[in-house]
Amino acid sequence: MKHVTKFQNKVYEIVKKIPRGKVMSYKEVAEKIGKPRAYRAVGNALNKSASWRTDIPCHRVVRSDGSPGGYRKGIKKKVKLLKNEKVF
DNA sequence: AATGAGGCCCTAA
DNA sequence: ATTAGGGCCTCAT
Repeated sequence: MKHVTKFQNKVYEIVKKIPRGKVMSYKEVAEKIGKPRAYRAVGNALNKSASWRTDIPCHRVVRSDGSPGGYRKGIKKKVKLLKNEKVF
């Protein structure tokens, strides 16, 4: 556990609250935090956190147009996880 | 409808 | 303190 800012902490809280079978866009998360213009920072936070944050379903966070976006562990893995969860 | 360019926010070096 | 980068978004062509 490294030093995390309040912003990242907020991101984690929101992303963690994402129920299974549902996905949220970076912008949506940013809006929940209170900074709808910080969608880039959200992705960045998840990106670095995904390395040691396994309790956060960052793969459930996709782009506004439905595109998977990106994934630190591999975009393929993200798509696979999404298909596995969205199947319900 | 698809592609190109610009802009905002955060973190690390 | 400043610069560059990033899992983006939106507007214009």
